[in-house]
Amino acid sequence: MSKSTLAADTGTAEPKTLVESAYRNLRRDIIEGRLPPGEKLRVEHLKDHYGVGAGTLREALSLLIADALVVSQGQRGFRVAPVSIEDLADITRTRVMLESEALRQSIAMGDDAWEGDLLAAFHRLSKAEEKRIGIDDREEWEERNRIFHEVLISACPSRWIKHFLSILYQQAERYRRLSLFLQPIPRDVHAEHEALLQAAMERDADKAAAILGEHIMLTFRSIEAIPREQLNHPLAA
Amino acid sequence: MSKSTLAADTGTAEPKTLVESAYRNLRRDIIEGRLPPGEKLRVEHLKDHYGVGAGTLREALSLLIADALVVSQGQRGFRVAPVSIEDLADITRTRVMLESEALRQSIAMGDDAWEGDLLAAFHRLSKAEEKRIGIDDREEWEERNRIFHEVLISACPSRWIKHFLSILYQQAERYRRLSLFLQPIPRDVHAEHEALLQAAMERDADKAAAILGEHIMLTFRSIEAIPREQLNHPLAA
DNA sequence: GTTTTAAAAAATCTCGAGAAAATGTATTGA
DNA sequence: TCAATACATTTTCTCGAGATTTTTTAAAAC
Repeated sequence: MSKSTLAADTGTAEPKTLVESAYRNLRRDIIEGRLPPGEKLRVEHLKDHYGVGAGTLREALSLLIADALVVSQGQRGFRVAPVSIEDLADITRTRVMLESEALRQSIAMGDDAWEGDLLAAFHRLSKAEEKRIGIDDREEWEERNRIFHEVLISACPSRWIKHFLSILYQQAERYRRLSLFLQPIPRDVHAEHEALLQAAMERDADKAAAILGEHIMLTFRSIEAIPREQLNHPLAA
Repeated sequence: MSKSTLAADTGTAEPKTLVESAYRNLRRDIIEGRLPPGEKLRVEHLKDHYGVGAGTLREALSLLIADALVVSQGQRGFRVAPVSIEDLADITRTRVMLESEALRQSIAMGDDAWEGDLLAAFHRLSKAEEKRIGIDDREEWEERNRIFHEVLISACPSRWIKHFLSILYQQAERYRRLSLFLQPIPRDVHAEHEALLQAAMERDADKAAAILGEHIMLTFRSIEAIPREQLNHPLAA
């Protein structure tokens, strides 16, 4: 299981520096909605909360611009990136295009080790689904879901496609979290994942890509159906 | 002509802050090869050259990570992103996929104003091609070439596709510059651009996408043909 | 001659304080 | 009452100096 998509990815390595630590904490708080969309990010206030200096926090915020989770404008400081249904639709469509292509290439290139990784990731995800009741297990499920999707396309040789997809996945996860405060998941995600696994193992690229595309689109529709007010409706350009 | 692809894009606006100014100068020096691939970027040394403080320069370098022009590793500072033929091949393939799709959507959605912008951009590019002899005009041509490609896909409604393409274009430009120190352009770029314009104006999406794909691939092959030593061969993972 | 160990040098990373800019508030005038 | 101006507060932006970590250099041991 490869650890990173593109050079200097601060993906899963241990935080060796305070900048990286602040970067991760900020990213988590934005994705999980504790820092709502559009919120002003005052350095003087945040540096105390995250226990770092002003310069260090500014650097962490600069890093988050790469993930499009933070925006900055001239001399007016930083803000949490705004959200909108239009943006989510764009993210979804772009993700369907890239992830379908990546899956096709992955199915074409994947070897036995890939099949093994895929089975293992699916198994771990299933186990997390079985005993998922409380909110405590949600983090675990989110992580394993992410890894399952990552392993699916891991045999795709294009680092750039995987890099872009990791950004889009992160964005989509933020929308999912923002809506999931009250909304339970109605659809049978497990069945979709299982069908996806089966198609991938059978090396049926067309079938797998179709299922994956539908899988991503369904996630979009379940969020789209939620009234806009529930999305912590910030501004939306 | 829209000015930016995604929020907080430091694209063409005036540099209002020292961080932004340093960011631009650094980006230019990396793309144009003055800071060669793999080069160590020592903050203490660079802060004098760019006339800013250490913290400011660090922030500018953090911004450049978003463009994948700079990489950082833990406690070992910053480096100019390495180059390799494999990476360029990846960039090219990904760009062909995204830019073809963007062009199709742009042709489908573009209105009269878009056609006008396209004609204007082509005209400015042609004028720059006519009297392109010295190296001084190269900058002008590069800029107008970038704008032509940008206008081509400007009617594509997906901000994310355009955002990713702007990153990939920047990457491709760096490779082009690195190889163009000695290599002149043998192929008839003007004719390709003209065919592209015509197909776009005729709203022939298939034809336009095919020409564009071939156009991008040809650029890759002309660089690929260059011996690796000429690419300032740094390390290449 | 090679490897290991240890000190010295360099570079990164971090912080707090000062200058520039933007935002908010109150006062003045019509 | 409303608009415009001037002042005060807040916040961003910037810099230089100090603490860790990495890298280099040199000596010592095998």
